[in-house]
Amino acid sequence: MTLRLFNTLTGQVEPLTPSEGGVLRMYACGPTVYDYGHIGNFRTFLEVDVLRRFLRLTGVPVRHVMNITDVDDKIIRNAAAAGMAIGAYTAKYEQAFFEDLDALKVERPEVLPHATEHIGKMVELVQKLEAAGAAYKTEDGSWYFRLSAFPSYGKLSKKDLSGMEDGARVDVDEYEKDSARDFAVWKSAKPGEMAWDTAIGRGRPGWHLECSAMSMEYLGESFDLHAGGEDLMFPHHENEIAQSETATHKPFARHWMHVRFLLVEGKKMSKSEGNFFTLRDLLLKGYKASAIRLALISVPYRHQLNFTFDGLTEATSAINRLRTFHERLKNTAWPKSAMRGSVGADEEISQIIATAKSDFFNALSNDLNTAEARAAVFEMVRKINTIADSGRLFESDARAALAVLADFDAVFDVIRDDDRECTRRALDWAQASGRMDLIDEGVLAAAHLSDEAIETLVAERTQAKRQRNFARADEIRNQLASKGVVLEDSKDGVRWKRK
RNA sequence: GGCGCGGUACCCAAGUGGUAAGGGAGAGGUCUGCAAAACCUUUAUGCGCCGGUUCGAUCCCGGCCCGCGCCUCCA
Repeated sequence: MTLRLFNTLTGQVEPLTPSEGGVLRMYACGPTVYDYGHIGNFRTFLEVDVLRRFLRLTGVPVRHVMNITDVDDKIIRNAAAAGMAIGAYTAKYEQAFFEDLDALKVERPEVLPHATEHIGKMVELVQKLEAAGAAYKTEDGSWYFRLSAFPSYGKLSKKDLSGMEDGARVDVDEYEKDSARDFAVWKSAKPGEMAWDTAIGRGRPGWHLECSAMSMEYLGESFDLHAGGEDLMFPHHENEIAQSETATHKPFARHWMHVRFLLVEGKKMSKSEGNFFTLRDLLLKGYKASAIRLALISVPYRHQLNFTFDGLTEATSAINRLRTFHERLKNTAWPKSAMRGSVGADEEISQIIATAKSDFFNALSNDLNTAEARAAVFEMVRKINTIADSGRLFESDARAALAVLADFDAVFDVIRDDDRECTRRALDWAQASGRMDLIDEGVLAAAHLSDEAIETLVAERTQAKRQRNFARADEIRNQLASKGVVLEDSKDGVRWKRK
């Protein structure tokens, strides 16, 4: 089963396979750690996570590199405003970033290089460019890439810059550049700014240069896939290509994946619109980490996703359905298959499960169609539930269905329930950092209700029911419901779960 | 203005040249002390609008309307 993925470079859906050594080498642009990540950031990381998980599921090992940009203009500005040293400032937000990735169950890339630890490689790259006549130094000590040195500039974003090479719009601060379109590869430092003393002068790397240097350092001069948010296509990725290919005379990344932006409640997310959310904001409002994960990956990565609170509620319900089904299959004592009498039912059930499995794999193979993959599994859930209700499900069927569910979860990862723990951590963070204002009251109340306290009330209710004291039983049920605990009476006793 | 994406039921959202997946919500039912869960039934003669190609178009082509993205470091 080979993944076919849209390649921005060619504009076509193409097979994505390792070019050598059997390991797929991929690079994804990581965060600039200057603030808490917002859900738009996480959509991109989540989609890349879906990609790497599916590759692994289909037997393709992955070497995934993601940079951490820990020096840039925003970092310098924000750290100064916060009165913190750059290193301490970025460490704080890098840690927060990884906490958020953990909550969303985004797998850790194999390599996580920091920009500040690869200055030497970046300087080397500038020197190579200079030797090739493609980089020049300006009076203030900054270095620029000469766009005219790379004729195929624009091949990724399909931009033809020939007509606008030296347009009227010249940035006053950058009057020294040979051409308005030339971009910085090395920035001279203003007094007091973070800087390195290097062979090309004192300064700090340009953002584009970081990604070129670190991707090639860990993946080689040519590698299989480069991914990022759609906004990075131009100019960031275009610049990476120009620098890298000029320096090496080899093709940079073969395949390019771009994740579309999301909208929030129908509008582009922005602080001024009031629709700007970090992961922590949502967790503290009572939305589950798993629901956020599912909502963000259910729409295929090349489509604009409209992120809404209704969508989050929908995802929560969908996950409950999956988890309930999973519990049912796992915990019911299904009759042994040897006892199966008729052969006809057997065939039908195998067919349902086999179809679900192949539909699931086909959907993801087809440019990561997560919506269709999800549908394949839900169809199986409904049909198997029906068969189970009619008493025709046997142990071997349950096992086979669970195996499909396991494949699904190897990519989607929403069945195992760590939601309470994630919310707990968000609450701890809010308390520690004085952001109590973000916490929803219901979330706090639910967090304070221990499993033991619930068990005690459930036991009392069972006792009341046995004595046919339904008034008391209902009172307890309502009390728990108000704190987000749902009870289900079944033949095998009472089940409870947190909503 | 240049380049690109999209408009599918109440909401979200797949999809195909031959007549509409899936999820959520709603309604009715089975089950239950009542609920919940699960299941069943039900909700687009219809896929932005107008033409064209075709035996046949939601899917192909053209035009129009609407929404969105990128076009100076925002994922």
